[in-house]
Amino acid sequence: MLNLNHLRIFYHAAKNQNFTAAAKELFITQPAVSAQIKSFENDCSLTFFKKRGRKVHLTDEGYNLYEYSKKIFEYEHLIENAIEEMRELKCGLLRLGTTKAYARYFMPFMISTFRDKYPEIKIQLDEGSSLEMIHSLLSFRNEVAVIARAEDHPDVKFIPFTQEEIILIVSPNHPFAKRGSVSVQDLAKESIIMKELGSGTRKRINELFASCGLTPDVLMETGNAEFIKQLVQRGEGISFIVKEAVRTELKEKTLATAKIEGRRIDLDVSVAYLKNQHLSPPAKAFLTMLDMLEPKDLTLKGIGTLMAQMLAARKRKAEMMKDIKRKTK
Amino acid sequence: MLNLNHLRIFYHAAKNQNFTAAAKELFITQPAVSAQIKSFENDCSLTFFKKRGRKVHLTDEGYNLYEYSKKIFEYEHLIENAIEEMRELKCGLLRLGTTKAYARYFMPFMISTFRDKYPEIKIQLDEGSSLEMIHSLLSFRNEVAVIARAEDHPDVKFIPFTQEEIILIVSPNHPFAKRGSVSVQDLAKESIIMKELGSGTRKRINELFASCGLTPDVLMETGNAEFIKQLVQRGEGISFIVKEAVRTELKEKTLATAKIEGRRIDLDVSVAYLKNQHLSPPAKAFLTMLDMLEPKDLTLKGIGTLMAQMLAARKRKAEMMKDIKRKTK
DNA sequence: TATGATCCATAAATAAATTTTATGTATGAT
DNA sequence: ATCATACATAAAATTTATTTATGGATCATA
Repeated sequence: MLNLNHLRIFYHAAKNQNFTAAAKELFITQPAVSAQIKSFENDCSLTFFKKRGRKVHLTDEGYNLYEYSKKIFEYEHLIENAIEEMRELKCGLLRLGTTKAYARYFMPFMISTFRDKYPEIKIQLDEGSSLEMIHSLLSFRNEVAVIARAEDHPDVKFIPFTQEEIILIVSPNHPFAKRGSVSVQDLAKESIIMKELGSGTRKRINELFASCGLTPDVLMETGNAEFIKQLVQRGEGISFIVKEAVRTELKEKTLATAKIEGRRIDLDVSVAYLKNQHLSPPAKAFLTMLDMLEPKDLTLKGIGTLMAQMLAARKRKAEMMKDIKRKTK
Repeated sequence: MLNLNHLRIFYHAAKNQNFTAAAKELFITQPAVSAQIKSFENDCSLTFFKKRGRKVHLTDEGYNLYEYSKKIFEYEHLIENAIEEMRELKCGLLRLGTTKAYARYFMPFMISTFRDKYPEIKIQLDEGSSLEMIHSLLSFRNEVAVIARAEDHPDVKFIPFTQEEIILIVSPNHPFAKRGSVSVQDLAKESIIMKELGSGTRKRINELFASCGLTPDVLMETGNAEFIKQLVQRGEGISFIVKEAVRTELKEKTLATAKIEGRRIDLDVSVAYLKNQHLSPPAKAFLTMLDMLEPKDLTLKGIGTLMAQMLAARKRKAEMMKDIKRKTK
């Protein structure tokens, strides 16, 4: 049974070919190094260092052993990283950005699933428009964001998570409420209450009008979905919103909808994070839970664990989506 | 900087999922294990074991760490072996067998070259006929033998080292001494002093006669080369012997020789050792010096060292042979 | 449901190891 | 010759690891 403490001191001494330097690296004094090396050589019945002049140099045996010891301390470093990762996973912080509008109804489920597995990780939830959230990633305020894929950015990786339908909402008294469907031309004649700049919904709606060579008549714009709903209810204008966000209002008939001439507008809900940027273990864990992490980003996990996690994550994701649908209906 | 002592105790505890068993393996008491694990967990701010009933089991973190720690202690084992090897190389024993007859004149050189490189290794030199030396390998009395390849054995590996010429020797007064060459038929009419059974020389001479359908007229047999020389000198009979062994006698004309009708009889000098048997580091070193070790037998040497050694050995061998020729002439 | 065995935890005492302090010696540069 | 550098040594101090002794929980079993 090797004395790995001795080996560590030997390793530093061999690396530097200098006991004093080794002592500095190890935060001990030079006589401590001398003593430990001596004791180690004694235990092995071998000589690893020879003094020539006022310098020490490795013997053949010492060199041979040094080659071996290098690897063990490289490996030790891996273990230290693994421990650090586990610690962060136990008591780290997940800085998560979302859009209030539509993420709200499945965000709680995602978070509670995550907290279930990593009860010690604190979660910091940040809200804003899709564009704001992309900026929050770039400025390192958040590490991961669940947002609409509104605008691409070369440094941000978007991974599609699910799709949300955007529907037209009008006041129940509005003529459109009686019609099965309306044309884009019809819509262009109406006053529109638009989501704020940077919103994914707004982007899709602008594209809708543009595809017909039209521009929407924007009455006002806001980021507050509640405000939009209220204005539409009062007949101040029409708007477009994620279907899930107005499920109750439609059921209770406080808002009405109409199809847009056979078109279906979908919003891609994506998980976004910075490309080529180190992800904290909590962020990795979150993405792994969603099965959205590239394998190359998982280097420090044990391979066995990783495979199991990937398979489990795939299952979890499917179940999660089912659960969300069930719980929100 | 990880406490590898803690890690070792953790490793044994994890392997056994039992602190008491770990303590036994480590030759310490159970409270020592408990205390060290506790201190380790504290240092890492993680929990590696949980108690369930009266048993302990690994947490996820503990399992993860265990997977890592396995490798480090596997590797430690390699280092221990390397140290053991180096130690044996420093103070081991080389048990070497030889044939007195012809090996004598280059054996001293081989040994002094070896002692030069491994001054601490004791050398035990054993002498006997080729066959006796093969038996000495099989009975583990010797590890390596420098002998004539007289008889093969399935468990013994022979590696040709050099060749020695066997010549006819006769008394200077013998009629053959005046003739340039003699036929095998001529030889068959003479009384022959034969080397003992198991000798490589004897084997080649028997083959020589057999190839002509003849049998030698053996006056007597002995393993003692000096005795053979004296008997031949006195004209009691003729004999065959390795040329190098009678160099002086031929020069001083106390013995004469004659060619055997255009034939040249060579004896293969080989280095022999047991196949599929672990070789001690001194034996390996000896064979490496002669560049005669199969690469697969060198597993524990560092690769860099090995390559250098192989190249150096090749050079050394060539020089050694040159040197031997020079010194014995 | 007592009983004993097994297994881990804790605490105080002890032992072992590592490290420091203080100092010495040799070497090489100026 | 002198000084700075670098390792060695010895004794003392400190830190770390281990043991001894004991307690508590669990589980099988009689």
